[in-house]
Amino acid sequence: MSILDVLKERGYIEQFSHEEEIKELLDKEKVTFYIGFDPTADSLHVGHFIQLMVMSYLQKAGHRPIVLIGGGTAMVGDPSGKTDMRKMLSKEDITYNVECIKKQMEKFIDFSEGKAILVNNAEWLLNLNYIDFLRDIGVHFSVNRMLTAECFKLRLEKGLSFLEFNYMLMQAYDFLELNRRYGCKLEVGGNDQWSNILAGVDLIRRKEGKEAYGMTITLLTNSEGKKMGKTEKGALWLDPNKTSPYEFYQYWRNVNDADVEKCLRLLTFLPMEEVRKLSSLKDKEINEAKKILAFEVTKLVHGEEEAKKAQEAAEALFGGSGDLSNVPTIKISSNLIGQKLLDVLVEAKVIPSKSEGKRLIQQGGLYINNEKVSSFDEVLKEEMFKEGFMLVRKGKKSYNKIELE
RNA sequence: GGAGCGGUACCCAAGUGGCCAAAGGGGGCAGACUGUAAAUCUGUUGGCAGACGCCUUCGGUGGUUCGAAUCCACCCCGCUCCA
Repeated sequence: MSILDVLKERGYIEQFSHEEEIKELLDKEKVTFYIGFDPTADSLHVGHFIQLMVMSYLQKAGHRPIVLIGGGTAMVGDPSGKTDMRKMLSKEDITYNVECIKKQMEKFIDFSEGKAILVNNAEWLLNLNYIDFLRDIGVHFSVNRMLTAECFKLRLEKGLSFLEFNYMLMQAYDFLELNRRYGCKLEVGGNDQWSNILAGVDLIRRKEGKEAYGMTITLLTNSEGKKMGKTEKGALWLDPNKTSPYEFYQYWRNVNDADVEKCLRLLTFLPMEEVRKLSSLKDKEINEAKKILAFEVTKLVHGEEEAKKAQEAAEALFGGSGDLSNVPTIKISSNLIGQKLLDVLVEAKVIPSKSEGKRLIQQGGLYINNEKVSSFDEVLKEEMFKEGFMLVRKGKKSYNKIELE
């Protein structure tokens, strides 16, 4: 089966610049392709993960990925599909983010023996000469055409600065540069990158007289069309310090029934046969599929050991069996014994404020060792730490294990 | 540079001198129902306080007033039209 067919079957691909040619290219040659990642935060998130999956598939099929870190483009900010200008990042933040993201990449892509390349576009963007760039690259862009591009649509209603308007040229220039340096012929990206990718394809044709190609990857949305991978705290990060493996596992364990198939297809390497089998399960049965989904995704992102721990913790908490040793734990000082429970929980950041805590108690949503807390005046007692820990539950799903130190 | 409009809580958005911790919706949280799902229904949603009440908040800084999100002055930011 052609690699492109594999990607299509799993539902990764949204658009092609030239479908036939790309298929032929990928079947016949070892293709150098690139995906860009702007360092807008100090960690990648699930949205990036899908792209890494595609990259990984292509790499396994014998093609050569270029991971382009957008240390230069992040200075400008991509307006595509955004309603507001994003806040400008300082140079220091960008440098820091680049380093963080670089480290994460190595977990997903094999960079050994030149099997993949990692570059930062700051290398060629930061020292560009404005006039030279305009004369060399700017001439090839029609403002009239840019204005009709889908990616600016929202911003033309709400306002778009010249700074961000330039983003497209910079991304197009990246593609050209990679084409020149490494013979990169294909740019892949999220579907919101379509206009930017086409701009690069066109630029290479004009400057080099060569054909270049682009394709876009579906964005991870749920059955209601909303972006997935968001939690109350923001994105679902790949960095275990920002989103713990347990939280990560739980997110996938709790996806809607209707989204199970899509997630299995896009976020795991399970064979399609199995994906279909699992997602055809109904009612309670589909929980089994969700467990597998959660385990597999967590395994890919955090490794098998962490995935097992997360799974064990979940089983212990929700299945009522097994030991709780892998449940995320907070340590507090033992001299807090005798203090008001609410104060302690605020201190331990289990609860954001005392008002919030009182509300929880009032509504019957706070439990210590599975016993409902009914009084605001409850005090932290030694006896609460059976077997060395206390289990705090907020509502139905949020657990924290607290230990003394 | 000129003219007009606007900046309200996590987001959208009402409020134009006291009844405003601020309508409504979204989101979040909790409860019921369930399958650790969705949908639905109910409650809740600044902080401190068991009620009273106190403190901080309506772009910023000053001012008017017994009293300001609301009036005045200056400033900052955004949008639209003109140049």
